[in-house]
Amino acid sequence: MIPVATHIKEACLSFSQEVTRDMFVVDIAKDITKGDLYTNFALVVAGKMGKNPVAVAVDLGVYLDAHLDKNLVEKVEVVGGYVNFWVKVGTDVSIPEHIQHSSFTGKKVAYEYTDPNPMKEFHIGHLMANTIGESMSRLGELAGAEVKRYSYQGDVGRHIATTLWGVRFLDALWPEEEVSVTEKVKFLGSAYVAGNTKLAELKEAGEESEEYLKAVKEIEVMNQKVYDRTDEEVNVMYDQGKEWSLLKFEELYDILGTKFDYYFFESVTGPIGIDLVKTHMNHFANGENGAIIFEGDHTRVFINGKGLPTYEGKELGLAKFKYDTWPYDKSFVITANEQKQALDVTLAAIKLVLPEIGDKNEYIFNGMMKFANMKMSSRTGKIIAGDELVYSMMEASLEKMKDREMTDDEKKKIAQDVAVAAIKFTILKQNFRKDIIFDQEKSLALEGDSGPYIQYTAVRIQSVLKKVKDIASTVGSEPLSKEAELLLRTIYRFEHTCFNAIEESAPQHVAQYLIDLASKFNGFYANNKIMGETVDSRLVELCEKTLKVLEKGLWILGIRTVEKM
RNA sequence: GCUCUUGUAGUUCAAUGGAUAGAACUGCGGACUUCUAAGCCGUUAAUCUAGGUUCGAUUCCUAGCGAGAGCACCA
Repeated sequence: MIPVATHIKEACLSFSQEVTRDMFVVDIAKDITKGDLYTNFALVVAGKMGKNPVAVAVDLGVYLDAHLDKNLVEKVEVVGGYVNFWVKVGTDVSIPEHIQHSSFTGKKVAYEYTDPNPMKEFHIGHLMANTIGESMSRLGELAGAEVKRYSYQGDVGRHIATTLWGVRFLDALWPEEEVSVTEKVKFLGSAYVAGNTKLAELKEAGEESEEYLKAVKEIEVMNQKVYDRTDEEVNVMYDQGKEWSLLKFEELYDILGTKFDYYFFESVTGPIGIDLVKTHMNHFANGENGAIIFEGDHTRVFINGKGLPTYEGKELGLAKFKYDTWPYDKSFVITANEQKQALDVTLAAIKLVLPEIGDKNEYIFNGMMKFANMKMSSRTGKIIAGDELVYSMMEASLEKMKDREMTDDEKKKIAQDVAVAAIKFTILKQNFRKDIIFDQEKSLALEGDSGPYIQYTAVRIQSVLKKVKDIASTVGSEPLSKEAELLLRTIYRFEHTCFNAIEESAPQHVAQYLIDLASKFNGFYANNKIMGETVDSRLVELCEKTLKVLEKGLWILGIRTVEKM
């Protein structure tokens, strides 16, 4: 429908020169019963020239009716100040493979997302970032960009030191090789919690107490050892722990459907960051205790008093390392908005130190995942792990499938994809820049506006298409039913919807569209008998096209379709 | 305290400088029993408050109130 919209836009511009291209829109009509496209051109012209909008709209309507290509636009209708258009549609509608967008088509675009830290739990915050980042990447691919995916992971720093230090407070012993990866990672998570708990206890007893100061010192020493690799025992624990964590992440990416092209580590970006800061001291200043700081909107430390790089310093190093690894036209980093203030300052520093790179970088901040009645903290262990959430959704899905005739393996595979769909869709159907309230009972529905609802619709269509194969087909001549017509017109909106999603970096447009499309199909399905003695080939085509759009739309969201459920 | 983000039905979410603010869940009612009922149909219900800009504001601006996040050597 984009070519049609462009055609209309040109025609509007030739009607009046008072208005420029970016002052009005030709977009999808919100109410499908009023048309496929609409323009507010008359309202804008009227406002500009002090004329009556309705009169202008009537004139515009007459003009467009005479000038628009009848092979594209079937009907022009004036309602109030709006002009609505009915596009010529047929069941032979083509679903475009790619959507042209000047910022993406043919460009090299990098997406960094997920960023879990080794030796810490992969929690639902990471799940959220992964979901958003994967979908953004796919929008880039849809727009014809060459896309690379990255995950950046904190394999050095205080959380690692606290974990390794915390091991001594656990009753459990360092895991043996034959233990499952999940168990090993669980062990590391509890060591982190134990370390933090112990430290908090000691602090409670007195911030100046000998015990507390000793503990702080021990963690510092551990941190230093991790950096300089001088302690063989620490090296072994560190290397094993890191490996286990990364294996566990890989298991999850498999379930979630993400495949990263590059992994970056803070142990690598840190030294680069230090080097960049030291060679660009004109942009930095000396702070208290020997720290090196950057004065942006507010002050941030890039190198701390002990000469170690902070988050900001490492991020600066990452900017260079990432670009050197794969020179891109545009780089997006998807991260939580609790980091906004720190990263805004960091980006300002990157633009000064690495101007040719900084201008290509953009941070996208997502809201927090919150619970109705629970505060999350990985320090205290009060979190929901990503895999646990998937498993609990799987159980709910399996319950629904208990009477289906399938093997247990089949059911399990499907339940997993359905669980991921439920979680991802909940995240992607809304504006991710805002916080998301995660109520496991309510928002992770398998019914209603949900991922599974859309998967289910696709399953129904596949089932129909399978049966229809054995039935003789005819070409109906009577007009399509009301429901079929609505479904067809909704299919036509897919391309334009995707364009809007790409333009605004907003996958929720696609998600909301899919709900609408699935709902239109289910309305059609409930009120029309598709097959009898014979089958109308137009309806078969309609089913095929609907399925294709559902599959493509779910793909954009990073959700798999299933054959049965 | 300062900075940033945010405020739409009972709940969880959409949308928009302009056409009757759109879903889902919950509640209540219903149909079919035909191709997967994780479905379909009906029904009640909302733009935090006060100003401003505008022909027109729920959307933009200001203030207030509520919620969340951040406030240099964690990330």
